[in-house]
Amino acid sequence: MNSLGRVTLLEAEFFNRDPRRVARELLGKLLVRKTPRGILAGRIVETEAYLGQGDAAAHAAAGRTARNAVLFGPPGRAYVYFIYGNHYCLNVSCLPDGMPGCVLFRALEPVNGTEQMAKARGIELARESGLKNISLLKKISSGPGRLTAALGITRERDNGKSLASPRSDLRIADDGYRVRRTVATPRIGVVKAAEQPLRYVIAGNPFVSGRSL
DNA sequence: TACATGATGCCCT
DNA sequence: GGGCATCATGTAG
Repeated sequence: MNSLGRVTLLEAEFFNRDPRRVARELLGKLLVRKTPRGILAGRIVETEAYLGQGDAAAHAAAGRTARNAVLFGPPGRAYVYFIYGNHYCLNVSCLPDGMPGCVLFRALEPVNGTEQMAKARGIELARESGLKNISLLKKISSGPGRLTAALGITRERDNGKSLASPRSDLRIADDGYRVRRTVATPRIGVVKAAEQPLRYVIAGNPFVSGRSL
């Protein structure tokens, strides 16, 4: 995986656990997308856990349907859905085959291919100062709909794809980055089961959606 | 076949 | 801070 230095790619077993644990441990890892034009990567700074039965806010709560079938399959698969007529959201399935549960990717800090991601979002980075303008960089991938647009993720292309396969163009990498402290808060945009603190962010990171914590 | 709704983001005040 | 675009999906009828 050139230009990212020495990294370890996560395998399916990493995702074969409770979504709450996976969500917290994904913080600080890299979401990596291979494209014909280069490698795009962002550091995961915000996630949310969605459980199975008993989690009224989860897509899996009402049981298996054609849309959410990936959630009931093996761990480490991309679950991509379309929302509000405009946006895609990316999740990764957790737990063994047959047990639903997933983690929603909510925000990335651009790490590699920043210009290409900005372009995919319709954002112009000034030639000199663009890569230092935090408020502008934050618009690239801080939000679940934003990061999928930045990485070119769609349901048609990516739903059901393994994030843990050597052939996949969408992977999670560990580059050794150490997260100092994480914070758990209620999930965003959900009305049911909103009281549980299942949203995880890297404390103090400016690239989380909303204000930094 | 119809309809309500949503794990959002953007633009306007 | 609030309104709204825009459509796939699930459920009711």
